[in-house]
Amino acid sequence: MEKIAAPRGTADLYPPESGRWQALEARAREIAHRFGYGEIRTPMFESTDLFVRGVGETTDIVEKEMYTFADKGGRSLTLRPEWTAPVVRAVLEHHLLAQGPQRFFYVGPMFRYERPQAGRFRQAHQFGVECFGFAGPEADVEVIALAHDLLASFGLGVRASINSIGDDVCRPRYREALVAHFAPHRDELSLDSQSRLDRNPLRILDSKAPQDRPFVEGAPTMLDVLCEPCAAHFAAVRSLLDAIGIPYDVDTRIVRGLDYYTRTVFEFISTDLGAQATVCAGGRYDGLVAALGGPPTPGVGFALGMERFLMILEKRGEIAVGPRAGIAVVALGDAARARAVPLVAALRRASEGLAITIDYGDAKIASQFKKADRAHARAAIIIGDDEMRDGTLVARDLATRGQETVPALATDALAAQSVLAWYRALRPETEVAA
RNA sequence: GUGACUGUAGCUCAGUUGGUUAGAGCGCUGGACUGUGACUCCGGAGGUCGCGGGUUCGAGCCCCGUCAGUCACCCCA
Repeated sequence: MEKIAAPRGTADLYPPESGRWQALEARAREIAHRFGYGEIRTPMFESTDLFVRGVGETTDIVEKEMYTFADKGGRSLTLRPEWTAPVVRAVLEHHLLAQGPQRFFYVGPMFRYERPQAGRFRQAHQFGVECFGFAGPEADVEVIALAHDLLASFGLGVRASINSIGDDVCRPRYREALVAHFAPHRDELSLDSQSRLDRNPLRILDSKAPQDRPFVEGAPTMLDVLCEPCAAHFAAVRSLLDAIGIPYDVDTRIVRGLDYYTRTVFEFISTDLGAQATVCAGGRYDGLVAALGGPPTPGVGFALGMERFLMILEKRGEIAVGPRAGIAVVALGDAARARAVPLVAALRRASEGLAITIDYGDAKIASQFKKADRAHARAAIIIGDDEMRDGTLVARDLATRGQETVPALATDALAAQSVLAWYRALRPETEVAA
């Protein structure tokens, strides 16, 4: 029979890797909470039209990367390829803006039909935030600070790269200026950039083709032609970032692939990720809510690529292993196993968060200790023939290798209490686990 | 979507110009140590060589296709 494998560009997640995901998600939620952002959950699929209108009809995402299908009712649906448009849709559908500015965060999968590569998948996971209703630079700085704090909380020294791509007033002017700059050299540009010249001249700025470089370097920057309000906004963003001590660089080559961005755009980049250098990206999208049929409402947000972020942590060796914790019950023989089951149950009920594990196999004691050791258990409770005969338990500290015999009390609940009392009296592990 | 590289045991990898029973380390398992997780020593299990065709007396090695991963481009988180 032919083996069935996970679809291309997807991955299964299991321990210990899934534990790292949980840690990242927990941290992200905690920091979002600290900033006053509440979780929003939206469907994994939406009307195709939402993304066509929200992301932009001529973007690569919409043109060639969406998982679009018809359901049995003939509706055209699409697995979400990004998360801002769905959040806006939900916010509008439930009239949440009627109550004033709103802040949301989200965590979960998104889908793009791309050619997989390290740090690039067909199902990827993002954590992100969206802040609606504040037009001023404070909101831009808030979301940048949130992203910064999340990255920094994992011990990474991070700098934001920021830029402004203007608004409806000045971006068309910039576009014209770029076309005027590049058009005379059209034949000298890379093929990709020649087509970008017609479709999206801004993209030429981040071209990696060597033949484009001299022209890119001489190109006018968006900052040169920003209209007065946009220039003031960008200056204010910079001074507020300075004020709260968020390190950043201005990078005039940052543009965004999604049509809805206006004014501030930013990225956090890592050199650990090869070509997929962007771990976190976002910006302001003042026109999107109105474009999706809502009242004119400013917005700003970012998305962080969770796979990419975890890749960085792994490469940097930043993934911490916690101290030993939990109790492994080692039962030797059928009778001891039968005896151990109610004891384990009592321990689990009384342990308040401690992991209580037991191996139901016939593995010999050495093997069970080895497994408990690898699982980073702190202690082991041994029940074998001797203990069954004497009505005792052996409690062993796996960190110090010391052990003592304790009486097994009349009931399992009492025995559990005495074992847990012994456990809590253990001295904290001093050595740092590798 | 374009170009390139890789795919051998659970994991990391060897495998000579195509040649007979495909190896190592780690892990697993049994024993030396009648119930104690380091170390050492001895034994054992585990592989349709990604999959499908082809060439050949003979293919893990060569050819074609396919699937998957990786690298760059494209794009993006």
